[in-house]
Amino acid sequence: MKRKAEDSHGAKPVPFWAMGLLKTMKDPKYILNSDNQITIIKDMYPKARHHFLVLPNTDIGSLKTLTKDHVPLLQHMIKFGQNYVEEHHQSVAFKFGYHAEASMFRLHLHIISEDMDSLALKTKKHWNSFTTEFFLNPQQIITDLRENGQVQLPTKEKCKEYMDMPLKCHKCELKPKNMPELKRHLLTHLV
DNA sequence: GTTCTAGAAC
DNA sequence: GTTCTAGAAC
Repeated sequence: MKRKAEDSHGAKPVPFWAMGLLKTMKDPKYILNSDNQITIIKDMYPKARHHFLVLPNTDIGSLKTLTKDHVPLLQHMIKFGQNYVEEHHQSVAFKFGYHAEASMFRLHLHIISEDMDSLALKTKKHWNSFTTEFFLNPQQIITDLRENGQVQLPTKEKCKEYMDMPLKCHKCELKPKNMPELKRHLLTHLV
C-alpha cells in the first residue's frame, strides 16, 4: 500500500508557500499601515490596479477558527481598510471580501479595486474567486458569528462549483469564451 | 498562492 | 500551427 502525502496522524502537511503572508506582513516594502491589532499590506500579486489585504497580527489561521469573540476585531479590520482607501484612493471603487477557501495561512480580508485590470489576473479561478459567491461579504461573516457563533461557509463542492462557473463580466452581461477575451473586454469598462 | 507545460481547443 | 487551460510540483 502506497503512503499518501499525510503524516502519521492523517493531517495534511502545510506547504511552505502557504506561510508566505506571515513573511509579507513583516516586510516594510509591502506594509501600508498597521496598529497593535492588525496590518494592511499590498497583495504581492495584485489582481487589480489596487489590491490590499488586512490581517490580524495574532495567529488566526482562517475563517474556520473565528468565534463571537472576534467580532470587534473583524469590525476593526473593515473600518481600518475603509479608512485607508478613503484616505489614499478616494475616487476608486473597491470591493471587500474573504475567499470562502483561502490558499494562504492567516486570515486575510481582500480589498480590491473594481477595475480588475492586472497582469497577475490570469486564470478562471482568479476571476471567479472575486466575482462569484466564493467572495464572501465581510459583514455577513460578522452576522454569522453573532447569530451562530461560527462562520457559515459553502461546502467544498459549492466552492468547486463557483470556481468552475463560466466566465462572466462583473459589470455587464458579456460571457467571454476565454480569459484573453475577458481581459480585453475589461479594458472597455475602464474610465 | 505561482510556475510550468502537456495536450486540448481552436 | 498557435492559443489556451488545467493539473503537477518529491
